[in-house]
Amino acid sequence: MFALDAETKAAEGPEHHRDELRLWLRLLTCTTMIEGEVRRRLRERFDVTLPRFDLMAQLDRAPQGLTLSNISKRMMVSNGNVTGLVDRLVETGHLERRAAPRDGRARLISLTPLGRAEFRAMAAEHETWIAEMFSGLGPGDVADLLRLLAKTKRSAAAAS
Amino acid sequence: MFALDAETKAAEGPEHHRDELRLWLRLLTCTTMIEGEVRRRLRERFDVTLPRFDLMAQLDRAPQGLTLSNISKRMMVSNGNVTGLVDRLVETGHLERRAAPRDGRARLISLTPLGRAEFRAMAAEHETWIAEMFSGLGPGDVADLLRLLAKTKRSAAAAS
DNA sequence: ACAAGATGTTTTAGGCTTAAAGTAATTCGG
DNA sequence: CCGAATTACTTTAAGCCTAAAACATCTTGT
Repeated sequence: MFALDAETKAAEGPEHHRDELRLWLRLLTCTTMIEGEVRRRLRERFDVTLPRFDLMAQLDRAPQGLTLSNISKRMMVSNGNVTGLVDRLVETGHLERRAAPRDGRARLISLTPLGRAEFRAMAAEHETWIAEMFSGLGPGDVADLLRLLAKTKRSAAAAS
Repeated sequence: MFALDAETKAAEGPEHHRDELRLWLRLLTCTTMIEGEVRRRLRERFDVTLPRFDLMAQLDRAPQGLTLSNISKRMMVSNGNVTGLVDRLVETGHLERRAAPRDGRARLISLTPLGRAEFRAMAAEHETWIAEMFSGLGPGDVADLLRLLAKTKRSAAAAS
């Protein structure tokens, strides 16, 4: 084992991390492919963008509403980005802004009844799309990936 | 096995695919975290954006140059997007456009010596960042993920 | 040769995204 | 109580991104 590692390192030179780089590119390819297909179907079936869908998904899980900061943390995007998304979804009647109870700076964003109804319909179909795209994996594969990606997430978080 | 599956389905209701959805969200989280950190470091260390880095990476592997269509296929982004990226990198002296040998429609894009030198310096550091972010995984984990993500890629491609 | 279709690139309009700067409200130390 | 720091949100400037349409060139069938 030791000899093999030494040999491998010698053959590839020092400081090479090819496998991790390949892994990163493969991870990125998978995500880009699936995300692109989801984006395409959301537009085609519901004439909605993926960021709007993602925002509504966050709000659907929080019936009492969320502040903008909270949303931007959960979505891992900038504050200004969320401001614009909310603007457009308020404009279309899917979201509403109201004052936060005891903080004059904050505003609570929540789904309107229209927004909730439309989101639920989209989410049901979305879930079948995802299942379809992962249908080539067995239950064991899914479990393995869930575990390995949890580990990856911790590893990446430690480096940030 | 059969009884357990039937029970599980009955408990969750028909047509539910929770694990696949969780897997997709976890995949997306990992990618977003790593991508965000790479983006931040590229800006901080080299004052370059991730799309520009990705474009230069494609061209570094193809010394003879690539057409725009070819680039957009490899990067999985739209044609118009690549036009704009190339415009900006030609402007800064990193890329050059020249006529394709036997096709008057196509143009070959390639790195200038400046572009190549700058890319190589960035790429070396980039590779260590990636290795760092995946350092919480063992060699076996990396191999498992490479295999499972290859399977995921095939599965997603089949659904598109 | 020529029309029809395919392919390669650019343009356009609109939306997404970020970093950084700006505005407003709260909290906290003294 | 009050000024300083913090927190919440918005605005701005620049760039990224897509779909669709427009243009240009090549290929193919006849």
